Formats: sequence, C-alpha cells, structure tokens
Amino acid sequence: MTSDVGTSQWVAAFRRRVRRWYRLHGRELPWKEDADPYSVWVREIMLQQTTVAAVVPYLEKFLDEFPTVTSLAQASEEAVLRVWEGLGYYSRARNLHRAATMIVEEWEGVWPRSADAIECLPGVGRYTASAIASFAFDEAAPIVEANTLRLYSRLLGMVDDPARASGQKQLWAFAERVVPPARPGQFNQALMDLGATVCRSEPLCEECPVRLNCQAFRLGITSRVPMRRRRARITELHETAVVIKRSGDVLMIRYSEEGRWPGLWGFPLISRARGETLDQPTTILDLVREMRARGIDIEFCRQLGEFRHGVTRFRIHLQAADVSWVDGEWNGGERAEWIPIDELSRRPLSVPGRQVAQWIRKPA
DNA sequence: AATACGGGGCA
DNA sequence: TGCCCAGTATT
Repeated sequence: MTSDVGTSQWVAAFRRRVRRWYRLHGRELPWKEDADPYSVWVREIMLQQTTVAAVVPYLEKFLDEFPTVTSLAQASEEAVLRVWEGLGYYSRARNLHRAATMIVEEWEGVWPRSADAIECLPGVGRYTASAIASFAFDEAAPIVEANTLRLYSRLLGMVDDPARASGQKQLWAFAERVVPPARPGQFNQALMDLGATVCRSEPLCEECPVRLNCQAFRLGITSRVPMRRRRARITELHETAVVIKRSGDVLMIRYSEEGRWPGLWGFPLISRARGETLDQPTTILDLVREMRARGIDIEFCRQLGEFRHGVTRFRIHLQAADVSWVDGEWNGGERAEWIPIDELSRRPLSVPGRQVAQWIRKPA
C-alpha cells in the first residue's frame, strides 16, 4: 500500500524489497568490500558533488599516495592538492588534510565511532558523517544525498522544495525511519544504488522494486518530483593568463584564500573587456600596465593559446600571453616564486593552469 | 535562505 | 549545450 508510507508495516516491506533488489542489481563499485574508516572517509569526501566515474581513478591514486591517516597528516597540503588536481572543490582536499592532523594529534589516530563525533571533522557534514558511521562502524545512521533525495521525495510524493528547511526535515525524518538496525551500511548503499540506477532523474519505474510503495508513481508525478532547482546564471569572464619568463624560469603565484582556487598555484590572471584580444595593441598595452601595477615590467612576446573553461557559475574565456621579464618583483599580494619550467608538474594547478603549463612546454 | 565552490560525464 | 553529480561552509 502507498497510503501508509512510513508506517512500520510499510517500512518492513520496503526494506525487504530494497534488500532483495540490491542482492540482484546492486552496483559493483570498486570499493564495495572496503569498510576501513580511513578509505571510507576519503572516498566519501571525494564523492561530494562528484560522479563515481570521476572519483575512481583519483581514489586509487590518493590511497596509493597516502595509505593511512598518519601518512596523510604528515604530507604537505601542497602534496595533497597535487593529487587532488583536476577533481575540483579543492577545499575538500585542504579540509581532508586538516582533519587528518586532528585525528592524529587530538585523537591519537583512533576514529570516533559515532556519526555525531565524526561530524566534528572539517568537511564532514551530516551526510558524510552518517555514511562513515554506517559503512565503517555499523551505526544505523540515516543518509540523504543526491540519489536518496530523489528516491525519498518520490516515495513520499513530496512536492515541497527539497532544498528548503521543511523539505530537508521531511527527508531526514524519512531516512531515520527506514534505516535498519541490522547492516545499516549495506542498506544505505542499496538505497543509493537504487537512486542512482533506477530512481534517476528520468526514472525507470518499470524496473523499480518499490514502485508500489511510491506516491509519486501512484500519482503519475515522478517527472516533477523532486522539484528542480533553477540554475544560477552563467557569467562570462574574459581573462589573460600571463606567463612571465626569466631565463628558463616562470613566475607562479599561489592563489589567495579569498579568490578562486585558494591554495593552488597558477599564473597571474588579469581581466580583459569582452572583445579584447591579444592581437590588439591596446590590449597588450593594458597587459603591460596591469603587470607594472603588480610590480613587474614585461615585454610582450606572443599569444600562447586560448580556451574556455567553466568554474562554478563562471565561464572563463582564457588567453595566455607569453611575455618576458624586464624588471621588478611581484607585489600583487600573493606569494610568488620563479619556478623552472620543468618543475611545473610538481605544483598543484587548476585545470586551466595546467593547460597553460602544457602550452609553455609545447606551444599550441 | 542564498551563495560559493570545479570539473567531468553524458544525452 | 544543459543538466547532473554519495555536500559543506559561509554569508
């Protein structure tokens, strides 16, 4: 019956159907058997707002490089960011590193077992804490994330905005009711697999083991539940990455905490007006002036390349300028270093930064 | 309550 | 292209 969503009878039948479906159709994820708290933690952080396909190679490399929480704590933040490079949301990597230090120094490397305690770690919110507690420590902790949010919303026939406080409250309350005392981690995994493969954005209801438990299915509103959120408008940015060379070295800055890519290294970026390009003398004059304002006299050589890159709600139209140093020191505010070109691979760069670095080696 | 934070996968 | 992704922290 669907009229009794959440009652104990409903929950019992729901759990049975989900478990059975999972035995037959659950995803074969590479970490399926790995319940070690450290690796659960690392992968849950990586999976925040990031697809499984994107995470797999990064997780393998990360655990290879930092196999234990101690090794992670002992590493430099830059080394951690270097392994994270290209995965995005870099504050995750920095929080991971900080949290490793906390675990080692304050807790002597021993994990707290409860979700509440785990949630004290930086970068760990309610979902991630529950995931770790249920996967690694068999705590019956409820989860709500992208996959389960869709699933629960539809089961409940929830027409409220799931992002709002009242929607969130209903979803977490539902999660608390369905998570079972026995093997809660496996059950949570089953819920996510069901959400990911069947209760997708465009749901495959004919394959769903719990469609008769689903209010949205019964009402024929699965395509409108959960309510979609409208996206933020994209802002176009036109920027120039300035590659300043001085006898085999290139000037790199460490992006500050306030702006984009905090903690990553990169090239000085200046903005252009829309339509300005490096084949225009006025653009080049602007470039020279902008760099002089940051302490460095340069001579423009040529354009290195150009491409488009999306970062959160911005789309950056990037051109790179190959220039040579004439005089002066960087006083643009950021930490700066002259780095031999063949050592760029050792620094953590953003994706556009890495692209520009490739152009330096092999001009496009 | 709204916004910032990245980048890739896929139709 | 546009939508979506095992969210969290900050304003």
